[in-house]
Amino acid sequence: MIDTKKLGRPRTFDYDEALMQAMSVFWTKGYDGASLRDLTKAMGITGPSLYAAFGDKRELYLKTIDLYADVDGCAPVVAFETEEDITKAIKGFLSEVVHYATEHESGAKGCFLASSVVTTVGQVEGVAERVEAAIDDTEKRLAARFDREIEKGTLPADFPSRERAALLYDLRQGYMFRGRAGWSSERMQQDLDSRVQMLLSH
Amino acid sequence: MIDTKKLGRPRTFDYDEALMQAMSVFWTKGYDGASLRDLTKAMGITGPSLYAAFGDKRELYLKTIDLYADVDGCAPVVAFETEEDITKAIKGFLSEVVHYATEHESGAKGCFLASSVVTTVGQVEGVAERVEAAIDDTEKRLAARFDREIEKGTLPADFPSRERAALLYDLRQGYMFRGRAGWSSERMQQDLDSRVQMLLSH
DNA sequence: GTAGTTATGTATCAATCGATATATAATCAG
DNA sequence: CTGATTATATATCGATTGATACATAACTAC
Repeated sequence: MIDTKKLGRPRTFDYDEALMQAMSVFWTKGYDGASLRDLTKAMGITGPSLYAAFGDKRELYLKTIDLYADVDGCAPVVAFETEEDITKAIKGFLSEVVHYATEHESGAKGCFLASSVVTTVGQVEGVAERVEAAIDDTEKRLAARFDREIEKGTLPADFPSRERAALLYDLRQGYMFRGRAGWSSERMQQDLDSRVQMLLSH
Repeated sequence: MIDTKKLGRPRTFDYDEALMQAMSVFWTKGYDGASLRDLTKAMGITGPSLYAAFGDKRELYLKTIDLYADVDGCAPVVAFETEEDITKAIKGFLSEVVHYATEHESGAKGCFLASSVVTTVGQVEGVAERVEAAIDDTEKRLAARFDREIEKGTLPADFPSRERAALLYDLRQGYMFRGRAGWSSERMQQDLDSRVQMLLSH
């Protein structure tokens, strides 16, 4: 049913790689601050190629947001989900957050959503839904990880999973903001252990 | 010594009021998204008047950041500092934060620093220092309020004031982010009491 | 009054913005 | 091969960007 062979002249660039570069530009410079020149230069393609492959600037922007939600943004969440020991899982989540906030491979700092995308809510159509969906999705996954611990019996049956998931998310936002503001990884790590303890206390 | 009388033709607009309007525009549209047309229209002045009174766009931007730090941004902090009962003080702080995050008079949502200014760190010279200073200043004031409670004997001598101040600030960032993303005031208030309790537990 | 100083309004600058028209190159189906 | 289809590169569009030159208006000092 699915025909993978495409008609016409094939692309000379990698779609996903170009999209990742575009995300870096938006992340660093913001939506309005990122010019088409900046984007095409970083992506290594020309203007018409960009428009043919990704649509206009706004559509490209939305695609980079989806890319972040699917790949980049959930790295700490994955660390949280995969570690079996809940204490280590929380510490792993926060450590990953601090790491991301201070030294992302793209050179950008903080969280793409919290540091750049959030500015364009109400300005660029399609952004608000994506940001809200990203929050809901992440918090549900975090809460589910706590619930799993309740099932295992490691946490009491009345442990407030949703509340703690929301708290974990807020801590994440705080770290991301500090990272964007220039705080060092070391400075952010000093309260880490007591925060882990707080998140588990009941 | 100080001569309040000014030479030349007097201004026909209010400096501080115009600056406040400029802040609203930057808050809503971001630094790059705010055009000189947007700014002059909202401020009710012409281009040359803007440049004569505030300097170029970047200088005007920095002045709005300072205005926010001095006036707007610290409203919840003031609520926290002035309420004598520490439990009510914390709840007051968070309530004020939620209120600010959802319905600021300017029409903008979230925190000016967290929702707009943070995007321009590393892009607009002078922003990074201001954001970092805003964090430090706020956290110190929050910690001092906790310390005062220790002196009164309401909180134990080994109460981690600095840690809790940082936590309070991170919660603030989380609410501001949610506000910008479109969360309602009601939705944010549901965990408020348990968070107050958490901030005081030891 | 005149001289000096500052703000205002109009008109406009070069540069950059996002976006596209056009022609050419590279692939597949037949 | 031909025809259809899609990507590429060059060149450029009108609109908007941030910023200013200029002449005029409104004030103080004398």
